[in-house]
Amino acid sequence: MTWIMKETLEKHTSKLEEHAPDPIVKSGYHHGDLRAGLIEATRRLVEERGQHGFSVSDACRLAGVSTAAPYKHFKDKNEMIVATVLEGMTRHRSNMLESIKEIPEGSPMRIKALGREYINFALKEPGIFRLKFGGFTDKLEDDRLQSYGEDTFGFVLQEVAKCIGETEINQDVRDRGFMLWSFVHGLSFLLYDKRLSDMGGGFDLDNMLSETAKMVLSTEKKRNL
Amino acid sequence: MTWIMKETLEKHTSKLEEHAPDPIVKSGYHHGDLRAGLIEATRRLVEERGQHGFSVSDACRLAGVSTAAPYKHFKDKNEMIVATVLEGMTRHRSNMLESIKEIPEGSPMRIKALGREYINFALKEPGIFRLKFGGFTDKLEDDRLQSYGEDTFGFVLQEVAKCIGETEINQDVRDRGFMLWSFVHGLSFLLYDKRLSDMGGGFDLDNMLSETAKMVLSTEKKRNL
DNA sequence: TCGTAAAGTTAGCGCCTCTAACATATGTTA
DNA sequence: TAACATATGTTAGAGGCGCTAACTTTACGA
Repeated sequence: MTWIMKETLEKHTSKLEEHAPDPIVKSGYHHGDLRAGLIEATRRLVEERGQHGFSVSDACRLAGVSTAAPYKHFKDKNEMIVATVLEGMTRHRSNMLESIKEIPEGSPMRIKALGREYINFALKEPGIFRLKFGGFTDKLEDDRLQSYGEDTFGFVLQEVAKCIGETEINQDVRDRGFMLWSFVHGLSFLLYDKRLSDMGGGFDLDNMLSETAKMVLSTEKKRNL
Repeated sequence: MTWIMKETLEKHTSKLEEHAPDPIVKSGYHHGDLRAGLIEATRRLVEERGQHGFSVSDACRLAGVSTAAPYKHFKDKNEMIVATVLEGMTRHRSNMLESIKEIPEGSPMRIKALGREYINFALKEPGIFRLKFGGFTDKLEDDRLQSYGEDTFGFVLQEVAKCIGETEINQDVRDRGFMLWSFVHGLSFLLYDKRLSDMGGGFDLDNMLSETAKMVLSTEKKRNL
């Protein structure tokens, strides 16, 4: 991170910087790492104003460069978003891996912890989460994003297999893994949309996750499930 | 429906109409029902090109009116989208109600059928579904949308209560309902994103839904769940 | 039938994405 | 170390979009 903060912005001053806590601007003619700077600016904007309160121009103002500068680093707006989402997914995955470090292998609590961390991210960084899964997906069919997601799911399947004592990823493992993923994925959207309100006072997310993990992982193998 | 199709469009001809199977254009100076025409145009565009392949201008071209016309009917673009989503949700709900007509009350198969229809809609009209749940939600906090969703969830909770022999909507009913909704909601996203591929050859959605409904509705009440 | 309101139109402002042409640093090689 | 090639900035501007203002056409009820 070689960007420095500039006290006075002669040309690029705007309403934006007044509210942005920590503008990422360049020092001289060159920026240092504009690519990373734009990704960070995009991330902030998406979180602060939602998926659509974002424009390339806004990101440029935040980064303190002209509106043509990004096109030296990204093909177009879409690629800028892909890069930002990819950065978020990288953190998302490493958070998940971190969260199970101390939980013994084969325990459903590992699955529970992974789900909990999945939801944590969705609630902490709803902008990025929705950018990945909710909206732009049609256009965002970037190979890197696709395979990144598949890798992560593959990891979860291995965890599921260990929990139910299977040595290979068979259909039963895939079904259970997909059920759990669907459940947690749906929760990630609905908890945010409903803002954790009208869930009733007795709502306990951690308990629900634990019970669901145990339930899905403990039922005997169904005929065709 | 009073719109007529025009064979020749002198002014508003564009690439758009070449591909649109069924343009909704006006006959004379007035349109007949431009509000409905724009909603229909928006719906088509969103389905054909995804959430973001849509603009007010595009909808105008499809409807055969000038780009200023919509503002006699909608405050802004957002209101146009809200109206389109609301129209979709109305159909969504009536599909769901229709799907359980012949299934006996109190049967988990009613819950299964509701879930199946929920997913059907998400797969048949992914544009509208994502418009409602995936992307614009921040902006779409329209009271009508909000309360419409809550009404539908309330209905599902009543069904859940009947299935587990409760007479009132208590926390246990809410938890089970929310679990089922989350599961089905997550499935709706993931099935579309993954295009039903790499689910494994033995994947059987209907069976998974049935088994999940039975599982969630049959487990005894948990201490704190 | 006639006047008013509803529902169209054109013109245009400001913002956005993205390109072309030009300017300035950086860093490798003679 | 000078000089050139390349990377990374800049300004100018085309074309599209959202939306408004001011004007025009049509429909309909007194």
